Amino acid sequence: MYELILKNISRFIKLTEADESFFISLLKVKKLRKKQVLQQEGQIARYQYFINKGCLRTYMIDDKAQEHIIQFAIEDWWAGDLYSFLTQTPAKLNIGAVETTELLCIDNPALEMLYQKVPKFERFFRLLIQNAYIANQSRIIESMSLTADERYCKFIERYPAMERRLPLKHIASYLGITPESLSRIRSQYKKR
Amino acid sequence: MYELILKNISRFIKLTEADESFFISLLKVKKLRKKQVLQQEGQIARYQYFINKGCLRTYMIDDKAQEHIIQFAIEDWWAGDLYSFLTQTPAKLNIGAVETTELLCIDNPALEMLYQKVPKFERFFRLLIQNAYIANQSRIIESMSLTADERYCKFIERYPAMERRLPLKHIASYLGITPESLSRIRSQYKKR
DNA sequence: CGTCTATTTGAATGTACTCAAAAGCGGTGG
DNA sequence: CCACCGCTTTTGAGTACATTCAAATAGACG
Repeated sequence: MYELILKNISRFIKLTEADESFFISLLKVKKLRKKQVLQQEGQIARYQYFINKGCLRTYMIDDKAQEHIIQFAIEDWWAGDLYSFLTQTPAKLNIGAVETTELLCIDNPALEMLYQKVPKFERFFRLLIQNAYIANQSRIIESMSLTADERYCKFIERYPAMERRLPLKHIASYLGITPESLSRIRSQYKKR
Repeated sequence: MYELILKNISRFIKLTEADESFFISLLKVKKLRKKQVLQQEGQIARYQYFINKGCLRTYMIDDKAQEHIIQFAIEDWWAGDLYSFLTQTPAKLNIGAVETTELLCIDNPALEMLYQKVPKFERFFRLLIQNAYIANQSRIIESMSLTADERYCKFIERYPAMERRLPLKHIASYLGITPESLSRIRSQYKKR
């Protein structure tokens, strides 16, 4: 249950066994079935989530009632509406399960306690935020400088595992194009 | 020289006179002429900048040698490549002056000292990072969900002061369109 | 097996782009 | 101070890419 998350963290900070068991004691387990919604626009994000198994999507619904996927997360990734979580203001983002998913959840008070007791974790979560920040910045640049098929190429290079699991319409939403366009791009792609 | 920055900070945290004078002692003043480059791709970002007067642009140069403006900053704003600054890794962004500009600069060691002596500032800079994060997120969503002229509308609503000062080509770069397209959008716009 | 949703394919449309050329504007040096 | 040069902005024409709408096909799930 907890090997994956401990391995994930150990890539950035070294923990003693005591640190590890304290950390684990703060986690809650949550299971979602396909299409279940984990968090909705308007609510304050209470948790950050680590994905043990499955796949989540974080998305936004615009004025025209269109969904736009901001981020996917699969096993060994973190997800959560960082902005709402950090500011404790109502979320503008929704999070839902793409597949049956098993999560480990940590809430804000638990995180504060963790920082008190094991300050190394401050570093870990700061790195998490920094990575989220740079990921967003890259997306801005790519969405402006690349054509749809270039964005698709980058996507499958970067996340080959996801491309196989995700329905086309979700990838299209992430890339900012229509499902029809992505279908055409893919068929072009196979010819080579 | 320092009224503006103190007022800026006081919107988020309350400082004593001693806090204020310590903070000011850590700042360096820097002046740039129009088009001067403040920071380049490849260098490690040493400073965060507060703009006392003038205007900066933060931009990225892609594989096709095209510039893409990520952010503008005018009086009473902060600028700087946060990612490079926080991680102390080489910057992917460039920063340059759009006009003659006067800056107050704080470097990383000074900031650490500040956190030690006046911990309230941790909160202030955390808020700065959070705002940068959400600003990026909004841009992603807008670049995907809005047409070029809708993005232009949002831009002038949000930053009316900038629209008047910035050359068209820079606004076009920020919006992710060609100068020709923005020129056409503007002429449409005036007809109403 | 049947229903519902996702994906593919086609045709017509629209939006923004490229390339080219003209007009406007600003700064510099004579 | 004015003339000139270079850069920015505008305008036009043709093109490319992605969209919309519609219909057909494929796939998933009960």
